[in-house]
Amino acid sequence: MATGRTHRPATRSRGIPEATVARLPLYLRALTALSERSVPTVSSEELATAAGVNSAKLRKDFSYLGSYGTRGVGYDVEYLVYQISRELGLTQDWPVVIVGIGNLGAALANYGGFASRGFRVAALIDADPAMAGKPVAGIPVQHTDELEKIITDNGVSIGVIATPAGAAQQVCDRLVAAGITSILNFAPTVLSVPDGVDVRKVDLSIELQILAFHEQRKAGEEGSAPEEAAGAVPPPPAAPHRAPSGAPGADSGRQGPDGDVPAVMPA
Amino acid sequence: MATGRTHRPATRSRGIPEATVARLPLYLRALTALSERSVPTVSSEELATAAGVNSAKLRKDFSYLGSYGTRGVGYDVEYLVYQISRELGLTQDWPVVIVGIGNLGAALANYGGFASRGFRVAALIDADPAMAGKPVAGIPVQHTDELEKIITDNGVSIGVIATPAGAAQQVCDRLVAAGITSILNFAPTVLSVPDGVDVRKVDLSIELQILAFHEQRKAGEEGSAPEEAAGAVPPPPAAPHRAPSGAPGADSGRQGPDGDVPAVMPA
DNA sequence: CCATCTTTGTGCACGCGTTCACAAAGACAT
DNA sequence: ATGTCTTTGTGAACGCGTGCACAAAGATGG
Repeated sequence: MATGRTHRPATRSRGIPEATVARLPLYLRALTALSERSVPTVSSEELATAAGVNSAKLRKDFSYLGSYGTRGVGYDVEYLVYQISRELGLTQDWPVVIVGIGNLGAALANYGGFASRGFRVAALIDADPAMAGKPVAGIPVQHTDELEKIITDNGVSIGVIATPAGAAQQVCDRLVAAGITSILNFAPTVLSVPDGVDVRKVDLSIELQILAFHEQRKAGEEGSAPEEAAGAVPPPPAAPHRAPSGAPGADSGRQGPDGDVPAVMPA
Repeated sequence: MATGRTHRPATRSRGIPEATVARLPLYLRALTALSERSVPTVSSEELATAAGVNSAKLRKDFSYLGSYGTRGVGYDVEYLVYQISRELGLTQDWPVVIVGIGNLGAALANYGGFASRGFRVAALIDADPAMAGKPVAGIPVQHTDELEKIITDNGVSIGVIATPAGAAQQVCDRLVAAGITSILNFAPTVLSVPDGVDVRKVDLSIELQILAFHEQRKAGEEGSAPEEAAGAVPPPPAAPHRAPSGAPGADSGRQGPDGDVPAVMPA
């Protein structure tokens, strides 16, 4: 969902469809819950309901990983947990840096879900000198100046951006230059990255707007007027202006730092 | 992405494909930025790059809304902003409640993106009595007991769940019973909701795992062994156990409250 | 050892989403 | 008015993802 070719266009990575990959964590979570209850096996039907998907879809998903089930019985929970974990690369340790320690950054740092699955917060980074040294979630915040060194020294390949929108692209560029190849972006901006770098976006504002759309639809269809309410008709297309302003092809690409709303309330 | 038929299965709502709806906020953001720079018109090409999508896709998306462009010129920025806003239902005010005021809930409450687009935080709700009355982002936190009353009194139809995983389904049920029809869920759980209720999920853990998958792939393909490293072979399927445990069809559905990791560090 | 029953794994069809490529539409210059 | 040039809007092809429905596999009981 980013600019520079986010995920490769339908990269059926090693034969595993992107859509399937996106569901594996879901299965894994459900399986882990079962594992903790010491349930030895599950049928595709049971697991599917637990994960909130169709059982046929689940079976097809698993078929991409191999034949790990037993007909007439189901899937061995422990074994499947292991296989999915391995497939997702969770059997190894992934150091992660969080850049932008505002409200959201702090919340992420405190997030328990990190450690639980092979992810480890290697460092917290913020541009505010006043934050430096101050511990958040037991980890001292470091200044942006250290960014490159931190990444290199710890061999970090995954970065989380929780800065304001205006700083996001700049931070992104530095992360990428320092060797980061996967980015989780919470800032409301389109990041452009070179090929080979994956960007995933989490955008609260967008999610809400999508909900609003459906909400409006629900309200509208049972209500009264099928189309636009009676009210005043919106301004028409207006007379065409000429658009000689701005640079024709110059500063295109990344727009000004004053992009949109201030990201996610970072300090 | 939830249990109970999240979005209707490919609801081409009023002819507008779901995929298009999901991109409208992206266009809107880019257009708003242009508007603030007083740019009168944009071509599909320019706007597409700004939004990080293909220009053909953008044009097709807009074609679902109507013919708002002028051939040879492009799109009138202001007009398009208005049209998309209206389509997304952002011309009206959407009161929102946030349940679970922990680190994340607080971060969301402070999020500037709410007010900017028709969304208004109507109330903050938390189960911890100690939180009651304490102001977060200038809004006093109210106790869960008030939940139903708050929703009814304010006519809230959108709820944000930022509680621990264990409490999410319970909160969800109460929200729905109180009349909420759109939910944004930050808790790492599959929510089951009745038909007619939309659920959107934001799951940090899942996003990271997806990144890890691709990261592993990158490392693996340039590295050495194309398949599994030399290391010890994982445990084989193991001998099949019988699975008479648990309730056959009883307590299925929502699993125990001790689901997974503690959501998102909510107080 | 055979019959029955459960559950997986998948071939197939269908629909949505993406992309290409081009004709139609309009602006602009002469 | 006419020609040229730009940019939209969309018809059509293609590929991915989903879901159905069933044959194959294996467990279980007699």
